[in-house]
Amino acid sequence: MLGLNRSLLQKCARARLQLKAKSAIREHTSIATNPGSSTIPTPSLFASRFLQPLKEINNTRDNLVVNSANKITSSSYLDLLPDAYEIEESDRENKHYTSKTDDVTRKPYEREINYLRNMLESFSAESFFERTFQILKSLSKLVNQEELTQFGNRSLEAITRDPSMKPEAVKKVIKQMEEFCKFKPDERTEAIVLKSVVQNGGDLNAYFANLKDRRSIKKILRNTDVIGADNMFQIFDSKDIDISCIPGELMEVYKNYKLNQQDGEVVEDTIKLQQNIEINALDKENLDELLPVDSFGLKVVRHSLLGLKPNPELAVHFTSEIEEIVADLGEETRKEIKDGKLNYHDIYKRLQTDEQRTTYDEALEAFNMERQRQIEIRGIEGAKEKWKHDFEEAQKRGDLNLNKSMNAQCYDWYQKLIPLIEKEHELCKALLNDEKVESKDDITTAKERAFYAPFLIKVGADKAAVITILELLKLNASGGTYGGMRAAKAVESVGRAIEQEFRSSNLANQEYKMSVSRKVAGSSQMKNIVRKSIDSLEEEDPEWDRATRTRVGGVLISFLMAIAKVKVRKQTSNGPIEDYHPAFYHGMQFLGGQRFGVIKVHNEIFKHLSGTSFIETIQPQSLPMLVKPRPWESFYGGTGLYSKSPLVRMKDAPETEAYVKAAAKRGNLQEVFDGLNVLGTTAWTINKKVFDVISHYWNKGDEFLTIPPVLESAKFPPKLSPDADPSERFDHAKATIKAVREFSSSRSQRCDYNYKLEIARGFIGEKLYFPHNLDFRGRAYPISPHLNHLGGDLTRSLFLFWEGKELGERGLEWLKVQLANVYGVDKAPISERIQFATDHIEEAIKSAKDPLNHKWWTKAEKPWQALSVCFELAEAYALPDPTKFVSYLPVHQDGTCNGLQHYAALGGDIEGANQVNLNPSDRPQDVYTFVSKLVQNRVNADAEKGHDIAIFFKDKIKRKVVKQTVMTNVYGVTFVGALAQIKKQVAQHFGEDQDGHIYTKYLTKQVFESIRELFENAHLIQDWLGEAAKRISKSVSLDYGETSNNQVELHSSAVIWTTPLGLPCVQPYRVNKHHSVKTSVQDVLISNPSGTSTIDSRKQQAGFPPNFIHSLDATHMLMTATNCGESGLQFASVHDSFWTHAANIDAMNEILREQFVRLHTQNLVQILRDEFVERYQRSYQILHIPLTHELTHKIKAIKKQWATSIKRAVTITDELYMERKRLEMLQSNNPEEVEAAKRMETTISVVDGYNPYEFCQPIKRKAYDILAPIQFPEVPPKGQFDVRKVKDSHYFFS
Amino acid sequence: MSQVANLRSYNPALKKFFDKLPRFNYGKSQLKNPEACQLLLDKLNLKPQYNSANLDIIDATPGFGLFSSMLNHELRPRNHILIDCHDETIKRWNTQIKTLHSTTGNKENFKFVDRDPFSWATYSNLYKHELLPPTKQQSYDKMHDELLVVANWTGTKDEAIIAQWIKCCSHRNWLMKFGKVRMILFMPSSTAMKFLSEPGFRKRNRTALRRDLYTDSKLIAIGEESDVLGEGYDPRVLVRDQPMVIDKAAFIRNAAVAIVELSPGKHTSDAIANIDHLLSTFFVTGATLREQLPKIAAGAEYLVKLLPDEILDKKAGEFTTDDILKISHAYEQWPFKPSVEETFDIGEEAIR
DNA sequence: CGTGTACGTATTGATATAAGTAATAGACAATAA
DNA sequence: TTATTGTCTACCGACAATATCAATACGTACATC
Repeated sequence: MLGLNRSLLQKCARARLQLKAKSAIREHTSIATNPGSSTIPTPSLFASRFLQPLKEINNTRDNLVVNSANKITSSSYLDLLPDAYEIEESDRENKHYTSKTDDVTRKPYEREINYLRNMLESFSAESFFERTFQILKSLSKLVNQEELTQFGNRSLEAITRDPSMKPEAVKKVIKQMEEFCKFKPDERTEAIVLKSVVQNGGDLNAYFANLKDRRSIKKILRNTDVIGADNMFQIFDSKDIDISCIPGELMEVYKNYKLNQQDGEVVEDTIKLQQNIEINALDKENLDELLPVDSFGLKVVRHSLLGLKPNPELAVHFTSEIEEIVADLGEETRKEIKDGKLNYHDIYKRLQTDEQRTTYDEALEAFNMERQRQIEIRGIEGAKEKWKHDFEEAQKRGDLNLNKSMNAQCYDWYQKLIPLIEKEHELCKALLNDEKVESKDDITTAKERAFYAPFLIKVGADKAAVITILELLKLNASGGTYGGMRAAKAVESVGRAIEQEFRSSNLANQEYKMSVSRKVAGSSQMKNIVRKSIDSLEEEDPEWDRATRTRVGGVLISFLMAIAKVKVRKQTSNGPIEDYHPAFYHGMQFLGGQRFGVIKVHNEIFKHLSGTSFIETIQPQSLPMLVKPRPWESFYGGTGLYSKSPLVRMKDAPETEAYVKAAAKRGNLQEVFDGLNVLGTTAWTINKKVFDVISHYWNKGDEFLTIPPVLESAKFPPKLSPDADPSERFDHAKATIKAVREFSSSRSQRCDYNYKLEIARGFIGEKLYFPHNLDFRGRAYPISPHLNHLGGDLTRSLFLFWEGKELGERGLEWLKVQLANVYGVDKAPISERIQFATDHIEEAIKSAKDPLNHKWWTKAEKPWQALSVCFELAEAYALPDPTKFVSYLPVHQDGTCNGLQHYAALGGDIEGANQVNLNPSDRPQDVYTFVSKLVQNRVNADAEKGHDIAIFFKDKIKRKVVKQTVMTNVYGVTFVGALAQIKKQVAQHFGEDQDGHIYTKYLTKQVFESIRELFENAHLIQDWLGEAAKRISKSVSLDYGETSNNQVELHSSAVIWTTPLGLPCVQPYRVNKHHSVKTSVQDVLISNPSGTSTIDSRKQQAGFPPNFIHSLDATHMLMTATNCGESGLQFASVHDSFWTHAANIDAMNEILREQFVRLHTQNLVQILRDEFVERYQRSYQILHIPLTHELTHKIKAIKKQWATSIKRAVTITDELYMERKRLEMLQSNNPEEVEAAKRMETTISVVDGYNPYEFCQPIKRKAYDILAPIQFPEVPPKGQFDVRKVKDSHYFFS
Repeated sequence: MSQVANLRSYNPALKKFFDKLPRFNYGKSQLKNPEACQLLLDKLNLKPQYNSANLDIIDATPGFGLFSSMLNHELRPRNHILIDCHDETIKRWNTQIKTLHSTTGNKENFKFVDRDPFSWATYSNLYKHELLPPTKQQSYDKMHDELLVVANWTGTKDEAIIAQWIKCCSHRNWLMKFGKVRMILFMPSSTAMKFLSEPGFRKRNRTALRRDLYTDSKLIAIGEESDVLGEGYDPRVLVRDQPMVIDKAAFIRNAAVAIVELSPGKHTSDAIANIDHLLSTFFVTGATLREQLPKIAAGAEYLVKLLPDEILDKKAGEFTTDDILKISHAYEQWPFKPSVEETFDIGEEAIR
């Protein structure tokens, strides 16, 4: 019947499809050219003048040539077509983001420019001139002249870093740049030439001989950051230079130098040392040689962390300082110190006077500064050294089984990896040199290699090898996938790490500019000038794009997978057998039918990971700091000495970035900085006592409290018989998944804890700081990811304040309260909590004395923190007067349902305010209990009426049932979400039931209604926020379609607001487009972040209410932090949990209440509304009005008229365009135009005089769509609650 | 529809019900044309294979029921269980059966079950609640002659069910535990194209391989969806099974439908249980087995030694049942083979 | 000399992957008619 | 335009699908007018 052959079938199909396409086009054109009815009146003069361009738009849009500049980021350098990038001047100008009323702009083609700049840097640094010109030429098409000069100079700076670049050659390059790339040199360019003259062997005198104009010399010398400190002094020596050439900022140095000129004695500058410092982590001999054996405190220094070798001079200096400080202390203490029995914090604790402590802190800070510098400079070298050491140790022992030592294993891989990477570097360089290298096992095509070659070569093979191994091990520990990690994440992380390494080496280059090789007068002054000059440069190095990172990472990971092997053994009937298996291999996993790539780690490796010490191998940015972080003063900063962090964390949110940067530049963020700086300057230390207990249980490997057990394998359910019923099979699969999940999570948790504990161990006795930055709503987070005080119970128990505070009466009480709080007695009045602690003081003291055997503390709700308090209390009670005890423990004050507190303050609900403790009360209120009672009442009432389900639930509603739902209600949990939560509770409390969902449904309804009843006004506000977000995210900007080329989507307005401290918050939810990138491992999907792509309206709406509230609680926290800082309190916070010394709790409470009142005595929602009205004044809403409405007829008439004129249907772009023109004309200087504009009617202008929000329909059906200026509903009225009462509410935070 | 009444399998008692098409189709395509149904029944030629007196039919998602009723009229089964849980369908069938009670005394033996045909429990409950007498266990060597399963799984997400029912054939569980029970399945054509394809066909996938191993299958009919007949199907299947083509107009919703006969085959799940999980890895790319081996488990390159080149150089889509059995056997010989549990790949989502 | 055609290659878009979809309800976006 | 079908469902820190093939778009060589 069907004797069909395959290719025939396909041919037929193809033919048919082509036919279809053709007819579709025909239909389309016939519709498009169909003009409207012919009896339409012609538009007014002005209107038709504006309509004219619209006709053309129509014609050009169909065959609009997409500028090939859009393709730059998906091309390698081989495929660049500089001649094809012709961009109109207007399209190169900066454009606005969401609103023109905000002075925040984006640069069109920014991604393309950044991509090109990165390549420019690479080619310049490697002296690929032709390629450099090619790139610069491409850039010249995208940027303005000023920027081009800037980029060209950047390139030249990189080129002249090569000492073989003689000045003549540099000049030739500049000439060519001018010729091919329209580059225009400026003084900076000249400064670069000058630098090359000085540095790369030119004739300085001849140079100046040609340059007679003193003023231009002055201008050139002003570029101190280009010339560098050392070179500048050489220039000063030139006979052609006199005082008239010296710019103002250098004048003083110059005079100073000339005055004290002496023959330069060449010395090694310390900064130069940094570059190639060889730090052998484990070689202590050197230090021993330098320090006399009996030197005071040698052992103190030896105690130091991370196997760092302290700088001998500094170490000696430091120890002698300590010696001086502790001179007054008892002999015994001094001996202890001398014997190295005390760590830094122990010593600190022994000090008796403030003066001693201050001096000690200063000495330690100076010493730590050096150590911090070492840690940061050493970077990954530390890892390598550690590996090498362990490897050699193993060899010495003759231990050939590397499996035992992860580090030795790594060293083996490292050695094998290097040649592969080196080979690849060669291939890359050959490619860049246009050399053809034939290699038979090189399967990578030139095209693919061209994408990553410019970047891969930026980091040396040995470093790249270390980074690759480290990243893979780290990612694996981060958990997630069973026995492995997401490949996409892995390749990007490796790429990112490579980039980071490249960047920090660049920073070292900058340091080099500041070095002075001779001892001359004014050298430090000169350094400062250079540093200032460098810092004042506004340009930032652009980041590598993700595709590049991914490609670079992909290459390296594929190499590692090829060489990393692990030895495996197995017993068989023929005796043991051995084999080498890959340590990492790539595979796919499936999730709901979708596949994703995974890098799996061999079980043999995986097993050892949670037991390996990684501290030497952690990147410095991921560790706490030893010194106070640099205070925040601009968008970047706040972290270590050689790395920058952004003020606000962003995940692909250029708009957020732009807004915050703009605010920072305008100086609006000082208060935010102040708050953050308080958080950053809080000094911590590790609680050694708790650590030792944790360590004990950790090493036992059994499950204990929050410590997961060491598991050999998952506990799989028993095997199923083959003919088991499908439903049984399903359950079995679920059970298997669960087993795997438990196993996997336990293992990755152990890995995670291992990281935390290893870092903690390293930092015992140290003084440490956590620099913080913000999420986009302003909430603060410590930057170091592994170990910080935000963690769970166990992690939190590891921290103490560095500084101590004598308890005093109240402090002792608060310490007791802290015990009660962490024990779980946190809902009772303060007096009862104190009583609780007093009643159990013996237990607490016993727990502290013998925590391993006396387990009272383990029964606490937060046992580890309870233990921590026990230690503190025990010490206090060991004194004759416990109130004299100097306490280091942070005591917490937590907001009771902080989100609801803010809502209640905004809404002014009295009952709501009572329930979240805004209103003073002698007992703390518990909102969960209260809601559960409300639910109870409702249920009971229904039960009275004989409602079956209600009767079932009668008098059975517990606090726990409603807790999660009340909590998540603030986050906008939906009915379905709440249903799931309550179902879990119902199942737990009442057992699972066949038709349990009917019960659950009923109960959920009751809970929802009860919450709404209690926080009525709060909910009105929540609704208001949601509605505002909805209108914004669905609005259309008047400027839509203004730029023809840069794809701004129709709905692209994000919800943006400013916190009371001036931080702009931009909700980053957009629908990002994706594209995939081929790597050597697999294809990887990469999203193209954009600040102009379509808004994810749903997320904008759902996210705004909680985000706004969180921005308020963040504000409250920062205000409190600032004030605490001013009052000299140590302060730390976890969002809505504020910490300080026990003795200072009263003071802190006062401050935080005051600040809350201060925050809420303004009408925040009204302010928000005003801000919205201002910001979105150029936004319009698409509303659906009834077909019969008069306005409909008016607008239809106008559209018809226009359509006739432009001979096509009127689009929304046209409507906005016409309105834009009308509004422009209204602002015109020509009174005639203004007059005409007043008479002119557009589809939008006729809306004026109506309030379409009043008669629009929610649904699109049988309606006409119009554009109306956006309006925001009036702010709901506040309730009666007076927020000032909070000042007296003791349980507000408790 | 004037001559409809003359069709062999058309039950005149139900005529008035089929004059009007259903308001909703609940995302399923179904036959609305009696002539087409008749042709399909002719093609199936079931009558000689069953004895009315002993035959039970389980009919999942009959929809508005034209085909079901004609099948019923053709075979006159002892029981004809209709399972559906959509409002319209429930109402329709209840009135239909009521009408039959008053006209023919329901000699058609329809029983309508208002349960979800998706749920396994629905089927076991048929026996539990004695809607059906216990089905006899029969040999897997010949077609079961007392139970017939008919189902319409033409919805967009129904492909999963077909896949699962194929798995049931491999496990010989569920209704397949009674023996070689014939299933007449309406499924999306795209599903049939994939699942029925033979080794080497572009759409061949893991389930197609399973079908090959564990079932006997036949493509009975296809809907006329494109102008090129049989476009998208494996030509070998078309040639082998000679499916009839059903006119586009005979369908409600769309004609992207295939009618497939499926029954448990000679192999069972333990044939390749050891590598079943790993198969998904093979089917990821178009690379050869040789290239794919390292991806299935650490050190699996070892298997190169145990397999002939001709298999090693095949792509996953080209494996025949024989090949896969050989691979399974070789895997069994590998000393370092991971346990089944260890190869259990679970996505991140499942881990949380 | 220009033009048209055929062929080759890069880019884009569609589709498949696995194989219980729990169940609830309401809004909203996308797609089909 | 309207009706039906599909999607999603709690905020942030936080982290994501890939492989393949057909069809289109684009580019180049070549032939023939």
